[in-house]
Amino acid sequence: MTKSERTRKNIIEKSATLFNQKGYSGTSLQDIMDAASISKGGLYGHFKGGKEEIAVAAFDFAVQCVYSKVGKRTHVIENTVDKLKSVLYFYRENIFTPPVEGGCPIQNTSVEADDNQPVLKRQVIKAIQDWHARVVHTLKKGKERQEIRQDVKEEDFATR
Amino acid sequence: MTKSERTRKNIIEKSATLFNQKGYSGTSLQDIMDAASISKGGLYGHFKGGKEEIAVAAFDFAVQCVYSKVGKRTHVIENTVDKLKSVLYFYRENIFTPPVEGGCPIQNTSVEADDNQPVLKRQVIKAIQDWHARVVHTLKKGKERQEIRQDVKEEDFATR
DNA sequence: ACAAGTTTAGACCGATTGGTTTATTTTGGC
DNA sequence: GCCAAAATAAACCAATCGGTCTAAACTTGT
Repeated sequence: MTKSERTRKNIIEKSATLFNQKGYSGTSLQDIMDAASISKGGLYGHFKGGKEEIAVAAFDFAVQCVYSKVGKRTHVIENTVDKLKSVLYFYRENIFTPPVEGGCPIQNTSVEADDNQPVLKRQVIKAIQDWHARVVHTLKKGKERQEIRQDVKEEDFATR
Repeated sequence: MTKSERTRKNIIEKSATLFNQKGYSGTSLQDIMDAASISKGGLYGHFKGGKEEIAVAAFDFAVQCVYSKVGKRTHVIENTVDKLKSVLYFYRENIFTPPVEGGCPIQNTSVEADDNQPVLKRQVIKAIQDWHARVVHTLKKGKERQEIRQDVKEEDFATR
């Protein structure tokens, strides 16, 4: 991994924590500069799109980070019902020690980006839809394996 | 109600919506000025403590607003279990049409005020504790009425 | 209707915001 | 070890931030 790739990754990781804790408008470029130990020029060298582009990359990273941690727990579980349960357990266990400091990035970002930040909003919506699709997929597999009752409506269940 | 009381109330109501939708740092005094149709001087006439004092009053108002709406639903229900259930139903029903635009003020505020805003944070904590106490109280009454199993631990249940 | 007391608008302040640019250093392929 | 390319620091910018203050416009009790 080249030097600049490492720097870029560091910016994303550090800013992901900041955005998750303080929100988009609550996080200034100065905060990111301090956290990542880089100057403003360095920031724009990696993200010519400015703050927004950094937030987008950071959100992607945060979601990916949660996915991977959840995935490690679920993919070793065979039974479909247990698999879904383990997701809930994961969230319950990690309320006070989240994968990314500050809590669930999807929830946190969705709270603030409701109006205001159209780009981030679209990203949050996409993340939720993606999550939704995963649950639907898991449910369908569960039916095939006869572990889920046939009359369960995947879409409705996933929405909840 | 005197004129200035009405103005003050208007500021609180309008800013409560703003804070709930855009967060504390996402809401500028200019936003409030526009929404409440008042100048900066007028704002500081009513709230010499500035933005923070407005946010505190707005949060109080928002919480009170939710309480009153929930209360209207629950206080007509006799059975304790049904009463607790009705609270959950209330939240489910009002996901898309919340009492205060923007969703649950306690959740929204807690997400942002984690670090950052110590005053707001204390207020959120107080609101959560208050809510917690209400549930405990309801559970205790339920035990007296023999509607709740005696081995239920009020504190633990309320926390969840 | 008038005077005392409030409430208001708006200019003003320094600090900070996100963003741009330029000059300098560092990196990495050759 | 050299040199083009990339990364960086820091000065700089206009805009906006939260906050203060004063003079004018208002309520309101009498």
